[in-house]
Amino acid sequence: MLDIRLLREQPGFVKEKLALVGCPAAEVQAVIDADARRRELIAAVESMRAERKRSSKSIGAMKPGEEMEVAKAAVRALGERMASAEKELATVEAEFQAMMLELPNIPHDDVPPGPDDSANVVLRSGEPSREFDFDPKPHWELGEELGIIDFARGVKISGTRFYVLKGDGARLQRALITFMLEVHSSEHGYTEIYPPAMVRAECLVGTGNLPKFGDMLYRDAEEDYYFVPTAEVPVTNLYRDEILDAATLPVKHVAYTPCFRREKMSAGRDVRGIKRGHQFDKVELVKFTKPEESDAELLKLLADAEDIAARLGLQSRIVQMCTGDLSFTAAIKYDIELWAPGCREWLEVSSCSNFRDFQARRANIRFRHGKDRPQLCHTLNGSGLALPRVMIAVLETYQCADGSIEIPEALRPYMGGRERIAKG
RNA sequence: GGAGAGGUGGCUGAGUGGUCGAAAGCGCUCCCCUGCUAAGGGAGUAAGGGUUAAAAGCCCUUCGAGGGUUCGAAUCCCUCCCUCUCCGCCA
Repeated sequence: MLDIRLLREQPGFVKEKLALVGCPAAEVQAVIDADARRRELIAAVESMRAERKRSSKSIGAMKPGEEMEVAKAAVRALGERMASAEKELATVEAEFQAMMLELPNIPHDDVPPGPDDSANVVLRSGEPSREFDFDPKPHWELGEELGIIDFARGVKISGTRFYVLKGDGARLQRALITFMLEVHSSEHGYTEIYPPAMVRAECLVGTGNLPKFGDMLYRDAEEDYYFVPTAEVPVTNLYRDEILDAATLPVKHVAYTPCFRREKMSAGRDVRGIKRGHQFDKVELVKFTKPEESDAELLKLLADAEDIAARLGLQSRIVQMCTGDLSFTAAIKYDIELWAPGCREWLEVSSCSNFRDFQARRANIRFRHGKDRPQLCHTLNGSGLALPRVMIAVLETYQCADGSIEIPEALRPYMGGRERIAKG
């Protein structure tokens, strides 16, 4: 959510910035108009309330009698007028809030302009991690031949976009999760969190998934719980409605969770393999920082996530999103992509974003220096990394001509010291 | 799932219709005093919003949430949520 004061005071600036992310000026103007109506009503209602308070107090000091009854009747009439003004205010306020929640974040000045993903900028690109003297296979072939990914049974028990990991496949994923958690918590200084994977709607409003992107989410309608689409949601909301001590910032968390997404928007895309499923595992990095530190902290977070790819010996590149390809909530965003030599594509395994105070305002996450007034934090996050796609990159990069997989050295301690996954 | 108790400021906790944004204590901040330390004295100590160029000031909201009664609600009534205790069940 944006600061309403900014919209009031610099409407031209806001319209210009939001036009870059595809939000029409009329939408901004509608919010500004609603705010003006809202404030008029607030002033009217509050002055009536003040008057009623004064009058009621004076009634309390009166002796019972005719004078008191007259005064009571007068306040009752005022109360009725007030109630109707309050009702109108509530309507306008609700409309105003709803519109505020639909406005996207303002892009950071460092974001390159551009209409869509064609204008994204590849900031750096790693060298190929190996040469192939044979034709590398896609992971769905490797996984099936090795008996470590079972697509047919995944479909049988749950349907399309589900799969089963078996034996060394399941173990490899577990090794990756443990490895990532270990590196981030022991070496990069993130405190590990094991959060709930089901949350209340408010949490999703806080992170910006609701109200706009509800069709991405699974939910238990009876209990009104949502299944998290990413650990970003529960972890960011850890400090919702709290005021953190400035001395504790930046707060850095790493969390592993399963993630659940309906993927309605991407129907028909990435249907082969394990690239895009309704359920997947992810290790997520989340930071809470002071405003002046968030830019630098984002680069550190990106480096921490990249480090995982480097240690696994995978070819990676960093892509900066242009204004037209930013997510709703991000002010600036870098993707980490891994090269998958078998399916011959770059796989997005992390989006590292600075949301500045956009989520913090929605979720009311603040910090304070001593006795100063509380200020909104900046929130940042990025995957570190998303499991199934890292699995794809590992399987396809480390495949051998005989169809076996060499286990990357970094993972061997988590795979019982083994060096190879072979058929059997 | 059954029975009971309860949700008040950073914490403990008083408060059953008005002068209560809320006693008292603890904690915290500042000042004074005591040659250090301990102790003591005094003052202060919520958040959000409106008005304002901004501040001060003034005003409004908030005692789990929502609704109701009333001139007036932390206080009375209803609904919901949550916490705790005991029992049942269960990884």
